[in-house]
Amino acid sequence: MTSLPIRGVGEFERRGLRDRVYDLILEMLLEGDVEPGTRLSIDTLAKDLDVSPTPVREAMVQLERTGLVTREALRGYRVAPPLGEEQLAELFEARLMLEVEATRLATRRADELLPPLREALAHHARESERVVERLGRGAVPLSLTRAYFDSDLEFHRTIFRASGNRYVQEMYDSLGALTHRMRQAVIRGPRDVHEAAAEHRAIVEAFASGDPSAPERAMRSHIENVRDRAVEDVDAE
Amino acid sequence: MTSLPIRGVGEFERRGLRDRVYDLILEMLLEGDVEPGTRLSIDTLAKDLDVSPTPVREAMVQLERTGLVTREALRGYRVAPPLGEEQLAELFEARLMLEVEATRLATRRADELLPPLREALAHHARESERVVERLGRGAVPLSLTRAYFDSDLEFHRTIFRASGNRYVQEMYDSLGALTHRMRQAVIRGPRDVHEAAAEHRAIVEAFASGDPSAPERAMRSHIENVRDRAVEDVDAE
DNA sequence: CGCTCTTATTTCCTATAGGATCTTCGATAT
DNA sequence: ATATCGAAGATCCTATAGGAAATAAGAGCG
Repeated sequence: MTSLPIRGVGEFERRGLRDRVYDLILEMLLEGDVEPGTRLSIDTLAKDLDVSPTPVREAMVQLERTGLVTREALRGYRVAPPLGEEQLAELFEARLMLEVEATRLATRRADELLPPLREALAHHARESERVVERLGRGAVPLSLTRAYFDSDLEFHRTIFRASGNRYVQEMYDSLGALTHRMRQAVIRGPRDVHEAAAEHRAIVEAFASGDPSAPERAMRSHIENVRDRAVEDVDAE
Repeated sequence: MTSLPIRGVGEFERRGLRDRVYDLILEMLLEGDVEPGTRLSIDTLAKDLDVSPTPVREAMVQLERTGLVTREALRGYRVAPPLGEEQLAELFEARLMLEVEATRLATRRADELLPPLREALAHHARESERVVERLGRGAVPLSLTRAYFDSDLEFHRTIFRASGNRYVQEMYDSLGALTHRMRQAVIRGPRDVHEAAAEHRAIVEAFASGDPSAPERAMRSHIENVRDRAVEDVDAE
């Protein structure tokens, strides 16, 4: 039983065809260039992806959970309609609850959390600067926007991981797709980006302060600001 | 366009075979007489239920979300192992967050909430008495235990409905199966039942009091008590 | 001209079949 | 007796095919 240094043999996360199909369709939906209400024909998708309908069918069941597609029995799947005003409000309400609670729980492990959180903060700051720089010279490329939001998400996920509660984390993930799709919209201007970066910094400092209630206050303030900035977007339409 | 009194034509919730299969397997799992770790063979299930593997496969994807079954790609599904001590703690942590938040939100609509909540309370009280009566004369039949827990669940769901937040509600449902399975265990004695009923009453009175922070305090206290009673169960093993 | 009924096509839904992989059991060698 | 190897069985996974329902288009009638 010589334990060879071949780690990862058991870690090779085996993924069936269904998982790959799921990723592909999810990416397509998050890309955002499919109109809401569009029918997602199983057979057509299967042909396009060059697989049989069965794995596509399984992937769609999984996608139902994300809220990105709707299903009507015997009538097929459709791309979910965009979030209405009420749903947007409810989504932020739920997100506020989750983020504040995760932050509160993560405060117990502030020591372990701080190093990776500082790293995530630095990453987000770099992406922010790149976006701001581009904003000065016209439209921001999609790839940059994407990298920016990814770094933002990673910051928050770092906190959720430190919460030590798998259920809270799962709930956040289940809202993730909707959240992502909502903010897919646009980056309004350099002010938003700067504000977000500053608020992230404030959260890290709150964790470092040692005040046990400071982090959740900072997070609450951040999410409320994100909400307000998003609402301004909608109103501007 | 004579609107005939045939209501329900549009309300006939059409359900595919997949949905019925899902219900059947879910019920089997909640019944609790299947050992954790047991393999859930797709083909075998399909034969037992006298359907083809495809709808079974879809139902299993959906069940994965409830946490009642685990999946390993290319190796099939298994009945999920029972909740460990940590998971139990995390589950209650998450539930506490959800219930308190839902209560807080529902306070905005206390007027609409109170009538149905009083009804749910009365129902729960009746079931409590039936259980207590039986407890005096030996073991409680499964059907009674079940009816009791259903009435308990209905009380809480009434509050979640009044929260007006579909995402919070969905999160609660997604924890529902695990919660149900956990407390499936036993009813320890008449004291637990009486305490739970009294706490429910206190929650209703808190809603009726007009004090905006009273309901969430009452709910927090209730869930913490439920947790403590459940932990005593585990320790008693 | 508008409405209804019919017809055809598309699509979902389920069933059956076969290849790849994992598990289990038994045999063999050390 | 233990461990290793090999083969048979079971199971997952994917593909193909056909029936049922829904959508869309067109003909006939008021």
